[in-house]
Amino acid sequence: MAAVHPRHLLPSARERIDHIAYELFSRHGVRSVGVDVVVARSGVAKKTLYSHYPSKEKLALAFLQRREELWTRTWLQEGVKRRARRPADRLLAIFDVFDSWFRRSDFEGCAFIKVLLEHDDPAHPIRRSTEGHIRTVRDFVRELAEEARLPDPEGFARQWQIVMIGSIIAAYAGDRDAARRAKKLGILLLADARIRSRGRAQI
Amino acid sequence: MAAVHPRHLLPSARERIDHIAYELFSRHGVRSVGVDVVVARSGVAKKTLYSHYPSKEKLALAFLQRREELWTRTWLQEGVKRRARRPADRLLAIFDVFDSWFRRSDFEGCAFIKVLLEHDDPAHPIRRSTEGHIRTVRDFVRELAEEARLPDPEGFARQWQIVMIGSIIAAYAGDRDAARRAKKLGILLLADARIRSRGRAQI
DNA sequence: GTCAAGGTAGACCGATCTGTCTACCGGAAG
DNA sequence: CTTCCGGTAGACAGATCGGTCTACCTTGAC
Repeated sequence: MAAVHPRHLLPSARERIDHIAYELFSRHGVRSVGVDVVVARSGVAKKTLYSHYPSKEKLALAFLQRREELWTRTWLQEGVKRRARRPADRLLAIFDVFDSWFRRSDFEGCAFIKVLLEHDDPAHPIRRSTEGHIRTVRDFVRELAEEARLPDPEGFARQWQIVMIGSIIAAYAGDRDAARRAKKLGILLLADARIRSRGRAQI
Repeated sequence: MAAVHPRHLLPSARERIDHIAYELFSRHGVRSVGVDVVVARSGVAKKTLYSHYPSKEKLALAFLQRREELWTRTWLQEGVKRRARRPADRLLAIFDVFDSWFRRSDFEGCAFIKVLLEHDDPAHPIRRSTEGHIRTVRDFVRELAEEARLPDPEGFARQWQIVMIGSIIAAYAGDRDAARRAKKLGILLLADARIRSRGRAQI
């Protein structure tokens, strides 16, 4: 059936590869998903995969790029901006977005962290890439902190990200309410930063 | 040479297996360490390993037990109790212990989290075991919270553990100062819990 | 009609994985 | 002296890994 349709009306082989690789790598990480599974599930010839990507490593790097586009930018950043307007409210809205994420029955955890922990060589390209994507998320937080005129936005963002990451792992380990707990931490952190900011402004 | 010594004066095969498995699984996780490597590094015959442990899975479960004994109990809990006496100070001392951990050149990250993220099936024995060991750490925090007479010790412990885990991952991703940042968060959390406690006591 | 591009199906390679098995060895206890 | 236990050395099986390759097919452009 499918083969009868004109090629341009169907998802191309590359699109199917990217889509299935995203599904599988997001859920299971990179290491435990073999190329054979990607090939079988995307209904593509093995040779086709290797004509688009020279190695599994490059496919994984492309996946991480896609994850940043779909998860970080489209889902997290846009979701946060849709939920609140003021920068400080947007910071807290991160945990509202997380809350709906953690309660999904198909909650899969954070692919960046998963892939980061899979690679213990700090020089490995995949590990370096995940660290870059984690930095991208932190940059988003730092920008919100700057817009909220908080002191030491970089330090604030690093603390905020500790809470974000901790809550994701806690949720993965079974704590459905991890986002609520994290939000409370965020409120404390935000209040403290504002006190410091006001204190400094008075000097 | 070694074979010439009486058997009882040398580390037994089992001890060598346990020791090397601990080294390798702690650093690299379970999945990416093959039994052949454990066999080779411990200088033991493959058959000997399988006479002590019926499968790699059982070896991994024994490793997690050992990790709880060496890391959680001996290193973390005793380290904390050595550094401070009052329960609230001991809570904060967790991050002092973490700080020296994160700054070690051979910092290996948290094996429990690593192994947890390696297994996405929630029913898998290894995953269930890691969740148990994570709960053990949280119980330790909860007991300190109870001793400090903080309200809602379980909720407090879960928030505290979010910070602990987040800082470990942040350190693993390259933030050497993650423990200092986490300790600041802990100070805020502790102060807030005390305010709530005092507020409730006045009612 | 021809031809190149891109795709399919699947055999195959060498390496590595967990786990089993045979054959042998050395020391301690009877 | 013999016997048994715990161990060594390493071949082997069957599965799976990433990656290559041949042979064939379909579509669109010319």
